[in-house]
Amino acid sequence: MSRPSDPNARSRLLAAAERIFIEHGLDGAKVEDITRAASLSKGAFYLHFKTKDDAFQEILASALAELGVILRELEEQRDAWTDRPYPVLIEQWLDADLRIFECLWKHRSIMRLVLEGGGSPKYHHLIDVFADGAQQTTERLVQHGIEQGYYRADLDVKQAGCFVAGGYDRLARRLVRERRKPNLERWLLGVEALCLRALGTPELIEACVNVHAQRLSESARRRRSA
Amino acid sequence: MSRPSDPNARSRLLAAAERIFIEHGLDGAKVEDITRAASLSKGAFYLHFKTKDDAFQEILASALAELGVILRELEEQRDAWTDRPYPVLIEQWLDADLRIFECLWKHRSIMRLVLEGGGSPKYHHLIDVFADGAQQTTERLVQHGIEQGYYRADLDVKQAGCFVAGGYDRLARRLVRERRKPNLERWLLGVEALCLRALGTPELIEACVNVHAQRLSESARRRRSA
Amino acid sequence: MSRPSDPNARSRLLAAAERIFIEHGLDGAKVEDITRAASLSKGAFYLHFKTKDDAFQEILASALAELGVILRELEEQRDAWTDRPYPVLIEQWLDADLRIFECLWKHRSIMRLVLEGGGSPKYHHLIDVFADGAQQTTERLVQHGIEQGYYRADLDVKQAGCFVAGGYDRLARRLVRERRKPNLERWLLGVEALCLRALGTPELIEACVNVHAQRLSESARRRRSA
Amino acid sequence: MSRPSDPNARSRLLAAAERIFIEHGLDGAKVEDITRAASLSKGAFYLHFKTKDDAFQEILASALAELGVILRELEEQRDAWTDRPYPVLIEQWLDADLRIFECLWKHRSIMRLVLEGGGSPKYHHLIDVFADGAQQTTERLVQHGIEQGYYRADLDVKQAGCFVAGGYDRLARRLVRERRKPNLERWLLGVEALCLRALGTPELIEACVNVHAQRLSESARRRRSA
DNA sequence: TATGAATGAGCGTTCATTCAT
DNA sequence: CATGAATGAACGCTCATTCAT
Repeated sequence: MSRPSDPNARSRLLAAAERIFIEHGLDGAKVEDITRAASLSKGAFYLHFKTKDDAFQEILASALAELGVILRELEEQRDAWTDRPYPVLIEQWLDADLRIFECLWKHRSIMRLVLEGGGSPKYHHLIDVFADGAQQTTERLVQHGIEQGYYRADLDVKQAGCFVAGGYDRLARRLVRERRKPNLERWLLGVEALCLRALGTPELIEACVNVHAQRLSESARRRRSA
Repeated sequence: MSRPSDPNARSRLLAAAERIFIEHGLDGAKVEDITRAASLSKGAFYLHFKTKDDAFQEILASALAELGVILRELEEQRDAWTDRPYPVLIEQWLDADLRIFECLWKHRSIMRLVLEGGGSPKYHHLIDVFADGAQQTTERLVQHGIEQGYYRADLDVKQAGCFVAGGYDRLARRLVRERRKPNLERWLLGVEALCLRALGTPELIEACVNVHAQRLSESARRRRSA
Repeated sequence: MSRPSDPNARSRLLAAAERIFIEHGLDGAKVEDITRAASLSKGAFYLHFKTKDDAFQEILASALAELGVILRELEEQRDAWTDRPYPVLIEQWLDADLRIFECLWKHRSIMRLVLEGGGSPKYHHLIDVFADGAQQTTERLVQHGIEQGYYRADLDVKQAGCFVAGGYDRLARRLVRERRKPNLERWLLGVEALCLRALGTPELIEACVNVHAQRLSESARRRRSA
Repeated sequence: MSRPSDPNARSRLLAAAERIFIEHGLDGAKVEDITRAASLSKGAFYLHFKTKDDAFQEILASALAELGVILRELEEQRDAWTDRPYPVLIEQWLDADLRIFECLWKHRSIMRLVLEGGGSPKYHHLIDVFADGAQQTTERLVQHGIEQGYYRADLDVKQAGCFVAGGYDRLARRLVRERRKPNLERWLLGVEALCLRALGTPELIEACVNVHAQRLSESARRRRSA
């Protein structure tokens, strides 16, 4: 039986593919599972994608593209950060993290798939690319913080970078498995606090404590009124 | 006497299997690839393992068993830790971490496979089991530290636990990908220092700085003389 | 519309499967042989049957189902047989046998496979089930005949049942191997005559002789005019 | 470990093979099963038999050879039967049947295997050979009986032969499945009686009744004293 | 003779991809 | 665009047979 031409066929297939990929991994997902989930025929799949792998890459790309845009924007903003007072810095840092983690939450399913290797070894290198990128960015930030005097001067940049990146990495891996959206702001405030304590000068730590206390109470007020 | 079994056949197969599994994942690895890499026939594989999965589990088990032993031993020692002076505590903590990470290094290839999900979705749960275990252990330690007064009293146990576990998790994921063995002691001293700064009371932090300085110089001396 | 399924694909496969099963037995038959004989690809086989065994069972079931229907109908009719005059009884008996043996002829190839154990030991029990059923039915008929007075009173029911069932069993095994359809009526008249002589009272034997003579001449006339 | 040279190795293998063949059929029997059952190595099997099939044929041959000898002897005796009085004929007939069925009992396991097709389709033809042989022998006997006047003159030789052979065939198939040796004499007396009634002249039937009665009572006496 | 590790052809089954409609 | 029957390469696993000792 032929179905009425559906202009959403392609997106229906993508949505279904994502679901099935997440459930069974790239290799474990059968094209027929995907098309059945999209209420389309197997043939339709090949009208829209060259191969199964092709569909996977497309799904992946859409998530990575959005994340890439955010990261690039943040990178540009950073150049303008110099000499801001601590509280502003801390706020901006937090906002940046929030944007990234919101994006992760939005694409949590594929991100999880990639993070947990479900995309078959073919896509393992992606984790490296991301992890390395995160680590380098972090190291640059740490370096910058030391130069600006708000991070301790005795830090080993590489180690500190790894440690901080690790904290966020862990958070990302946790987020990606949550069923309901957690209070991202609270999560990030927590990590930030610990990072700052680990790396920061006493002045920064003090500033941090104040900003966080304020932010937390605001956040609580927002939640109450909502 | 029968044709003497190649006494290395089994271990050659295990080594080859590990290599191929890592390269292609559990599902992607073809039995024939494994046997070819071990210079044996397909049939020989089934002389030693019931199924492909069986071989994978065996490889996994040998790593997990060793790790399990270490973790259990450490757990038992911990009961005797109460009331030790800070420097001793810090040393013991470091030694424990060293044992664990030495074990991870020894089994890095298979650990990497598991950590990166290459064992097909069937083995995803193992990561959870380990991650949850690590997190809980960490939380217990944090709780204990707070009670004993060497961790700050205002810590959120869950968040701190997650953060610390994340730092080590990241370290493990990095270790597992290194080609040459890094200076584990230095790595761990670094993470420990950052963790203690993030969580510890000023007294603990001070003790930590001293112990670490001493340890690092000893380590450096050992390396020079070697 | 999809590529229209070859409407004969399934039946072509069934026919080919039957042929190959008969030639090589269930275990010896290769799926590829079957599909080649049906001018289809190996994959096509699995579009229609879950497994090779499944196909075998389907072939078997279609034959057994038809036979089962006939046997059940006959069983029901038998209740109405009491007190009929001998000639009628003999005619009805013959008609029943004819229906059964026509069915056997129709499904001779698969019946032969089962009778000769070609369905691998897994299906041996089927022969028992049928043989036991036939034997019991026969014994019940013998018992009934003794009670009604048309079988000799000195018969050992079990032995006589076994003997008669054996006669028919042999006939069935022979039929199943014939290349051209034999004159079933003549065959069955023959067995019936011998059975009745072996078991019957003089009166029954006499009635039998008359009925058979008449039946044979009718049958001959039909054949001449055809 | 090498075993002490065992002069019975070959026969132990044959015995084990027979057991395993019977249990699983020719195709289903694994060489390793056989050698394990014989407490020998797989290699040993191939010292004594060229192939698995070879072993099967040997087992089969030993049974068929013995049966063949008996059948040939009986055939020779038959030439001397002419003109014997009925009671002697009947006795001799019975004795011949007894020898054959004793032999069947002795080799019941392989006979069963062959009869039920467990020897894979490759050996189906053997059943034909036997069945045809039995049928022909029977037909010759029927013909002879008609000529000598102790079988009814109106018999269709072919049909009667088939019927009688069928009766014995059924008996053989039953025997071959018994777990404990039945009273063969009684079984055969039963079939003989029915056959004679089906085929014989009134005089023969009468003679038969007497002989059988006597034989049964003798048999009973023997059993009591044993 | 005896052993049992090693071999490798072979088969059932799966599933990505193609194609006739 | 859409369909789903058809294709066939691929792979896991089995087991008869060989062979080095």
